[in-house]
This record gives sequence, C-alpha cells and structure tokens, in this order.
Amino acid sequence: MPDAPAIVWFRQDLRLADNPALDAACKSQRPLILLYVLDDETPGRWRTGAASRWWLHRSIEALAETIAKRGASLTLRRGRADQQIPLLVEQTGAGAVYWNRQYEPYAVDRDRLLKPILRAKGVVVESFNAALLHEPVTLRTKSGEPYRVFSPFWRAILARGVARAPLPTPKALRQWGGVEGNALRDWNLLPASPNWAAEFESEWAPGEAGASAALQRFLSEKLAGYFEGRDQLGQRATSRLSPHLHFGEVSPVQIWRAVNEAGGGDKFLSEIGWREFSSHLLLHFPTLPEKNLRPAFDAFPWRHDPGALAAWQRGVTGYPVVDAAMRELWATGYMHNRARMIAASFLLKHLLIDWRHGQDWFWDTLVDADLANNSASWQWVAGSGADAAPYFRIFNPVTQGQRYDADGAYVRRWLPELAALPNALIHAPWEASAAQLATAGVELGRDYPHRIVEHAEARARALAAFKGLSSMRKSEP
DNA sequence: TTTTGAGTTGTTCGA
DNA sequence: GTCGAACAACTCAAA
Repeated sequence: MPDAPAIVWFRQDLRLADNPALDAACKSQRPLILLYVLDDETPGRWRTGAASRWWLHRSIEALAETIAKRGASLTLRRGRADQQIPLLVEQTGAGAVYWNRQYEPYAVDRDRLLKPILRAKGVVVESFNAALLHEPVTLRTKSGEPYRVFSPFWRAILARGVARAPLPTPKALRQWGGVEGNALRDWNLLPASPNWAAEFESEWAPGEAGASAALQRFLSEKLAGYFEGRDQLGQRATSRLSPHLHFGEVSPVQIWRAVNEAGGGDKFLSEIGWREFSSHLLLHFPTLPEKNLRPAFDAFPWRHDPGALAAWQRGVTGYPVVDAAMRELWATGYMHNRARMIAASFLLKHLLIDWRHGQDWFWDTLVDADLANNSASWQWVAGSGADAAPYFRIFNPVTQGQRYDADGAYVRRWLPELAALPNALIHAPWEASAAQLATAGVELGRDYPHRIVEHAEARARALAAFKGLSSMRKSEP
C-alpha cells in the first residue's frame, strides 16, 4: 500500500457519487488529499460570475460536509491552479493526482501543460470523463469531422448508448495527515451589501443532496408531463437541474440511468443532449465564446445602444414577458428555458444588440452559467452558430406571452405592478384603454415603462439587417 | 465525387 | 377562425 498521498482535485464535479477521479484515488489505496482550488486567474474574463459564486460557496460547503461525514476533510486553496497543484505536491510528497476533465479552452490548455510537469516529478496523473455521456473527441462524423448539426450528433449518441453505470459513493475516505488551506468564508463568494442573493436561498439547494432531491422530484412529479408542460412559463415543469449539472453535483450518466429506469423520456434526454452538443462544439471550436462560428456574421450591423441594453438588463423594455424573464433572472439567478429564448431574441432581433453583450450579462447573473451552453445558445439564437435559428425566426413577445403564459401567472409573479390587468391585456398593456389602466391602477410611463421599440418596426428592421448580411455575402469576391 | 434530404423551440399574410 | 405558404440561401451528414 503506497504511503504517498493521492490528491483528488475537485473542479466542476462537486459530488462523491459517480465520481471517476475520486473512485480511482480510492482504489489506489493511497491516503487522500481532497482539494478544491479557487482559480480566478486562469479563466481570464470567464472567471466565475457573481451569481455562480453564490452557488459555488454553497456547493463547496455541502461537499465539505459530506466529506467530513466520511472521516476526511476538504482542503481549499486559492490561486493559479497550475501553480497550486505542483506546490501542494511538493508540500505533501503526493504520489498521484486525479481529476475529472473540463472542456473550457482555458482548462484544456492548462491541464495539457500541467500533466507532463507533474509526471516529470514522478507523480501518477490521471484524468477522467465525469461531465458528459461521451468524451466529445470520440464523436465524429463519418468523414472524421466534428458534428455541426444537433440531430445527427444526438442520433450518434443514441446509437452508441451509455454503457457506463454510475459509480457508487465511497463509504469511507482515508485522509492523509493535515494540510493547510483557506477558510471558505475568506473567499468572499457570497454577496454582502446589498445581499442580492437573498431570494436564491429559498429557491435553491446547492450540493449533491440537493441535486439528488431535485432529480427525484423531477422524475416522480414532472417527467411524465414534461413534453406538454416544458414551455409553460408559469409552471415548474422543467427539471431545473442545470446549475446542479454545471457544478457536477449530479452527472449526466446518473440522469440517463435514472430517466431510463423511470420509463424513459426522449424529449428530456435530448435536452441533456444539447448540453452535450455544446461541450462538443466548444471543445472543437474554442473561440465559440468570442467569435461568430459563421464568419459571415462578422459583418452584421449590431447597434451600439447602451440605454437599450440597460433597459433589457433591468427588465424595463415595456414588453411584459421579456421584463418578467429578466427580473426572474435577477431575483433567482435562473430563467425558464422558453423565457431565455424570448429574452435573447428580443435583445438580438428587436434591439439589434450583439449576442456577446447578452452572453456577458447571463454569465454574471445565472447560477447555471456554463461557458459551452451559454456561448452555443447565444450564437444559436443569433443565427451565427451551429444549426442556427433561421433569420426570420423573430419571436413576437406578445404572441409568445399569450401562448406560453396564457393566464399571465408568470408576468404577475415578476411584475406585480401589472397584476390587476386582465389576461387579455397583460401581455400588451399599451392596448388597454385609459379606463382599463385606471381600474388596474397602472399608469404607463410611471408604474410600468412604455415600449422601447415597437414590434412591427423592430421586426422589419431586423429582417432588413439580415437581408443585408446575405447580399453582402453575395457581393464578396 | 456528387447528390440528396434535412435542418429545436416562428410569424405573418392571404385564401 | 383555420390553414398553408412564404420568408433565403446555405451548410451539413451520409448515401
């Protein structure tokens, strides 16, 4: 039995069950050093955003607790991981380092450089796939290219199936001596004054136990009605597993297994597939968060309009379903999937503001902010990405509201100032008569803003801009 | 190599 | 009120 300890480097895999790196470390029979490194330098501008930092704090707290129950402790370090890991190896004489892979470009580059440095010191280094159903480099079209269209990508995964069964939770963890580390509270991940995350606390239960409970609740209460209910903004018909998945509190393999044991759910599993597809794209196209996947979009005439951007961010565009969505995001760190499409379409097509501004805002305000999902999805809505939405798909915020929030429950929850308007008017308050507005106690421009753009005009402007893009392409040599 | 069918989530207009 | 067509052209994946 080797005496030199094994370091388990936790990253976006904050769980004990189905954790291949932890499993390998336990099987190595070495005493363990369980480590998390807060690295705000390596990711550059993609360092963990504000809302995600709240989640991260709570998730680490939960992980440390479950580790403690098994007789070990979680060591916290801060700084560049490519310096902290070798430093810890030196300080402890560690003989092995295990981690689960990430697919963000900065992480891929860092890990690729770190591995040979550690191995040169005689350290055993192993990395594993814990975040995806299949390692994304192994999925290729028949001609050997990465997939750029979702459907064939997903068909390929379905044909292959998921062979791996989830790994069990280790019963006990044998800790190696004492290691110095930071105190979690000193990282200041939680907002202080003002505490804008107050509502997060009642909304979410970060950590492995919370993820497991959310999955069980979804399977027993919502999976059967997922197909019908998933687009209804006022219902909690979606899984809300995205932040748990981002932080690795539950794995897609566990979800795959659980859904199939519960009788299956193709539509829901294909959403797991989209997450998979986004990581595949980011791995193969590492500039996805910065550059248009379709270079033709480099010529798109995005508008510079800080006022309109701010109105969108604060949820004061004058379109109730858009504003409700943006306020849900601000209050809870989350936004319903359908609402994300409506709000994103509005920013890109009604306001003609660059998708990268939307991406930045979501990055900072979402608790499930994920570089692959965020950039792939924004580019998808913009039309600049893989398998992108056609240029003429411009959501009408009134029609969408009426279709997916027919009883106005979603708007009333997030825009209480409009609560007294009747259903027929709640998605278009500007159509209300003076008497109807007075009855509802609403004065437009005072209690709720006038529209910052008129739909038909904005739609025509967007169509013209996209048309210009295609004619520009034609005129290229 | 060439060909063929397909491609998450929509809206509007006119019959 | 309902329904089908138009809204472009391009690129992708596989036969």
